[in-house]
Amino acid sequence: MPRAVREQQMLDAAVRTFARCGYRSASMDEIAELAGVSKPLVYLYLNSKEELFTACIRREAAALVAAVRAAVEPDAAADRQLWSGLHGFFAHTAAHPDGWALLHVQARTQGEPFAREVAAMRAEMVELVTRQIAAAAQEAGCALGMAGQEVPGLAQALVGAAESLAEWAGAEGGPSAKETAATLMNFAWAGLGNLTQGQAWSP
Amino acid sequence: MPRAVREQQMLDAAVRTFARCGYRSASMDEIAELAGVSKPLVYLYLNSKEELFTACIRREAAALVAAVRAAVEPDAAADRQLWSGLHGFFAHTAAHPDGWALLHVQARTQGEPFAREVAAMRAEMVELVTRQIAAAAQEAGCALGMAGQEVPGLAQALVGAAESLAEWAGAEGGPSAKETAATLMNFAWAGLGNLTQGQAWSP
Amino acid sequence: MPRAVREQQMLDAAVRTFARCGYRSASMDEIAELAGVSKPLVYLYLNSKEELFTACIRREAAALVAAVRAAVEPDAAADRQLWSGLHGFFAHTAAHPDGWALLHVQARTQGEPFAREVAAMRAEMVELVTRQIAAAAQEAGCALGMAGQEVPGLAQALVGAAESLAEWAGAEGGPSAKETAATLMNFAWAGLGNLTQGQAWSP
Amino acid sequence: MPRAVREQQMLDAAVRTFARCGYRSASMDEIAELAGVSKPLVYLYLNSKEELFTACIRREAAALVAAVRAAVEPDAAADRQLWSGLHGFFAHTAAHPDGWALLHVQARTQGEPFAREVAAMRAEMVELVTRQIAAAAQEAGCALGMAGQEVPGLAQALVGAAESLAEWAGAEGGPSAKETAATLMNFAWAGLGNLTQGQAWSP
DNA sequence: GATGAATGAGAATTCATTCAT
DNA sequence: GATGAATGAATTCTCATTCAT
Repeated sequence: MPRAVREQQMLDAAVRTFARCGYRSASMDEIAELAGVSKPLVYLYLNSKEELFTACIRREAAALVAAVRAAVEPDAAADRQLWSGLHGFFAHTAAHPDGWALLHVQARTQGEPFAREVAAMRAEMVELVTRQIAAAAQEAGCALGMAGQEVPGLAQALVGAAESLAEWAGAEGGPSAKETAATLMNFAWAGLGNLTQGQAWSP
Repeated sequence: MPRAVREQQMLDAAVRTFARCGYRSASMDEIAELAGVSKPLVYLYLNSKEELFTACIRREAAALVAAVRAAVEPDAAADRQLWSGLHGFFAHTAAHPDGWALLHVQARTQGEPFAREVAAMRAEMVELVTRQIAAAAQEAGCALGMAGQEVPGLAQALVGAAESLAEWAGAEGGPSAKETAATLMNFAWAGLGNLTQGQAWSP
Repeated sequence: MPRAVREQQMLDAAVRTFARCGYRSASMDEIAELAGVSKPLVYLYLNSKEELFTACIRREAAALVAAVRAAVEPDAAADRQLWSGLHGFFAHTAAHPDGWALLHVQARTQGEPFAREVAAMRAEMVELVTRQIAAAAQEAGCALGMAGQEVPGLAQALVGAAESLAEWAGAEGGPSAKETAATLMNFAWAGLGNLTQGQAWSP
Repeated sequence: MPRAVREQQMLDAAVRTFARCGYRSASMDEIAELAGVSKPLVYLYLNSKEELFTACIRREAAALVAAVRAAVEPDAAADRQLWSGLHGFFAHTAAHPDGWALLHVQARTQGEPFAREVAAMRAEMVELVTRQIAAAAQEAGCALGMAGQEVPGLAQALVGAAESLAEWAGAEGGPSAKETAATLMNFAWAGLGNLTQGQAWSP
């Protein structure tokens, strides 16, 4: 069996195991067995537990970013762009719950070599959102009426809310990606103030 | 030295150690040394690493919930109540970073026995927020114009955004609890739609 | 059982195992079993394979040097002093063949941290011999007629010959310490030139 | 490339690797890479690590013995023969430090199958020296005044001193082969007794 | 003749946990 | 109530060795 294929099998097994047990608790024995290979082969291809974990993080992060970028409709209105991006995000995390848990729950916990990888991906997301908020303000003919300095905080809040909802929606029998994206747009775009007065946002 | 005091010392040491090293990496030796007692005594009082970790989670979760409940101004307007609760939340997490890290970062990564404890606390928070949103809608004389079924999702989003901001604000030189609460209220209450048109929320 | 006693048992087992198998081939399992304790206890007391090996080297080196110093008759004539020192040396190495093998055969092979320990002991020996050669020259009323610069080489040669003979005499049924010392004195003091003409050295 | 050539390349690589890392620490991977061939080929030609090591020892031992035999001037006087043999010995060990380290430092530490190989070579050397000492005695017209039984011990001492000096002279900036041989002849032939009275040996 | 792919066996080290005192 | 002494069970990682091609 060619090396590239085996390597993907190993990464699949590792993502799953790391996502469920955490970095420390996952054992290389477990991963090798789940991948259907012997432990030395895992070491031959991926060198160490640390490198294996890093490889998992990179693969999953790249896949998630690609999914979101592909989902955004570049020529639509600002709110519509945000919505499509969120939809892509929730669709991907729902389809790859282990990958998402790896990134969101496990990798950020394990300190420096790993947290940095996730932080880089998150920064990409935050920047994407920031640009969309700025575009929305411009579209509204308004030079960011609110203090521009708050935008980072808002983007953090939106990304944080999305991450949190992804985890929640990922549970058994949770809402669909489309529903989750709509809920978050209601929350984030219309605001609770409007919502409680009966004014919702809709795509 | 009375047993109860010794026990709290041990929990203090354990919270700090678990928060910084994670459940697996923290060693009972480390904890016992930091607490200034011998390892067998830790076992005598707290039985096992698992029970010790659980005790830490429960203590910190109870403290956080209590802080939030105490902060809410029960007779104020709906948005004001939400704001005061958030303020209490951010103030507590900033004041007890190890406790917050234990709950938010470490406990959730260790799988079943522990994640459940945190989930229970989170559910309490979500329910508290849900009641406040419902109260706000009622105040506005409106039977929740949006599908009432969305409220749980909104509460999840708000709690998730708060958790995310707590981590972000907890960094060195981050914003104060009051500033963080204001940012989140802007985001959550006024909504990005209004904000981008220059209309902010203020307490 | 008190710690100090256990520690000596472990060192005994380690000296024997390292001497017979070499540093790399000796396994901590073997040593622990031979010492009659569990492996973690060996680590608790001696920290690592490296530190254990170092402790063995130090103990055996100190014992050997002490034996030689104790054997030298300080007020005798120069040749007699040399002879008594050699006798002490051969007696000790014959009585502790594992310790000698550890120092002479194994420790010097294993590169820096260890070779240095043995080199230090050897330097002590060489210096002792050098002083005795110088004393002999003075006694003979001769300011080291031979090029003084050759003394280090001569001392090296004598110590090297002694080390080599120790190994040879250590074999099953080899000569006694006294015989070996006499042989070496004949060789070193009288010289082959005289010996082959029938003139031997005797104590 | 013919098999014999490849085999020598492998042995070259193996001698170098074994000499520098020791038998256990040297890995077949390293050796194969240094030899520029794949690992299975090493196994095809040399069967196992053990056989490979043995082959190295035999090759280097044979080369050393041949060098010494070639250096001896068969028709010269007894002391001159000894001197020329020692010169050959020191010249060869200086020219082939890896080979010498393999024989003197590494092979002897690895216990039975290997130490025996070196011992056989050493026995050959000792026998050669023994014959030369006997010849010297005969030349001097003297039936070995000293107990003939001491000759083996003397030969051991001479060979041991030579080995020891070879290591010492092998260091960076050490004496030349000629100088080393002279030092040893002074020591061994004239004896410390004469030397300390100003009477040296010279070729 | 030569190699990419694969593994069984064993190495050092760590840690939660328990007694006898 | 408190502890020094001790260990069973993992864990990460390495390496000599073998086939199918």
